[in-house]
Amino acid sequence: MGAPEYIKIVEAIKNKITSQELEPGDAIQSENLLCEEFNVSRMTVRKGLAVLVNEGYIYSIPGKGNYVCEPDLDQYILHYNEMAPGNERGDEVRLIEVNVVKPSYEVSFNLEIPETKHVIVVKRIFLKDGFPTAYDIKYIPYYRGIPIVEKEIRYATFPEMVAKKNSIFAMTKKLKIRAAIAEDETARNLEIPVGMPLLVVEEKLLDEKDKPIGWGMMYLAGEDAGLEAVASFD
Amino acid sequence: MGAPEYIKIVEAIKNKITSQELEPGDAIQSENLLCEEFNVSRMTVRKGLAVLVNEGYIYSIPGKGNYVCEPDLDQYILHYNEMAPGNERGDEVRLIEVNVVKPSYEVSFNLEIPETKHVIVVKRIFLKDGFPTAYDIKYIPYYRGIPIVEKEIRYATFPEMVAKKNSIFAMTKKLKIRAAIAEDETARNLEIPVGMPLLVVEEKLLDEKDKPIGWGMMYLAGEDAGLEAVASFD
DNA sequence: TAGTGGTCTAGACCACGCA
DNA sequence: GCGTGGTCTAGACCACTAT
Repeated sequence: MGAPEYIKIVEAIKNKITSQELEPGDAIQSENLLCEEFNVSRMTVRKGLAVLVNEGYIYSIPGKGNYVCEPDLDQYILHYNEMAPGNERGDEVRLIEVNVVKPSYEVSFNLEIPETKHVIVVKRIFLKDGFPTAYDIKYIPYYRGIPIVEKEIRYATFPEMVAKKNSIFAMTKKLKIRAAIAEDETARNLEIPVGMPLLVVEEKLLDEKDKPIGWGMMYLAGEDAGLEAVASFD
Repeated sequence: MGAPEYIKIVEAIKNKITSQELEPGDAIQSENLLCEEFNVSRMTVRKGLAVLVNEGYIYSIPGKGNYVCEPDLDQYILHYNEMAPGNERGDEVRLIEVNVVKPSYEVSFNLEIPETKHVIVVKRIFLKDGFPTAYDIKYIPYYRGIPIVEKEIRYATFPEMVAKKNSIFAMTKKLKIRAAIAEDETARNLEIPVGMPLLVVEEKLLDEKDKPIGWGMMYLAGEDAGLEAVASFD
């Protein structure tokens, strides 16, 4: 075979796990035994085991051995593209408001700033075939000299709006997803009747010290608007 | 410092990235240069770089070099615990139906089986403080000899219901999340008025050949019922 | 004390990208 | 042809677990 030795080791152990020959909690044979079995050096065995650790199949206990993981049933990968909300790639973004305002209690609470400080509010509507599919409101703490360029903001993701000061690599993004009913403001902007179901995605951006640097909501309309998430082992 | 050499290399490069000294697309110095800079062997440098690759900071192009990634803005980790829907750890699970039935068109379509084959349907209600918080319907293809033990099913997660035949490690789980309005069946089971907002989590289980082995819905009631997702680099 | 995993070395050969 | 990353070896020392 052309495959590297460590990949063969990965496949062999993976097979034992998916075929239930090895079950969660079971020990893998020791690294030295694997060296003999596959006729490779210990570094090669360890490289293979490292792959299995990264993929969540096994874990190591120093001085004891390697063991098959209890699979994590709760963890999924969610794909959420802010600029294509509800997986509907829209064809138009309408910037309906960019302003510097005093925050409401809710905004100051979520951004953890006093109500006397100002914030930038950005309101946008995403459209497809002329119909609104999503209504977006974001708040960013205001500081002197922050660039407010409407053309940039219109097509910017939330992290990009604040990325001038903070590296995206040093940011944490948190989402809360829930259901709601369209009320006056959301219904008007989404051009739907009051009482229709909405998917609400609340988004909070935190810097490396867990201080909020952005907070906002995305309201998704339409029965077909949804988010998708996947959990699997590869 | 007591930290291993390869961790020091990881931290040093991570700092350059989060401080924006290195930006997405930039090249890291070559592995041989890193060996000199940190006075370590090449294997140690490569171990550090492997960590950065796994964490999504850098990627390698054989024959060229290592480069800083464009951060993936769309990918989040979603925590969804089936047995604690909406992050509300309930105190009671009411099994309201376990049956072998012929599937509706929708069910046979999603399980990719003919409408003449039978399926097991499981309906449960999750309660907290005596009030329903979630209503759950799951469908599993029926085959002769499948154990239907009500006590087991009541507290089983969806993967556990089908895990007798298939290893959880060989399964893929897909979720679709959307908003809906409570209608007669859901409203009655959740004891809420028709017209209230619901968060709907559609779940499909696939085996290693991508054949469906389970399909169903979870309806979450209440304004505070929600899902949470996080994206960050560590 | 013997066995385990964790770190590290100083070499080696290969396939690939580039000038 | 030279530098790059990808794979691999045959050792070594350490901290830890078990008995």
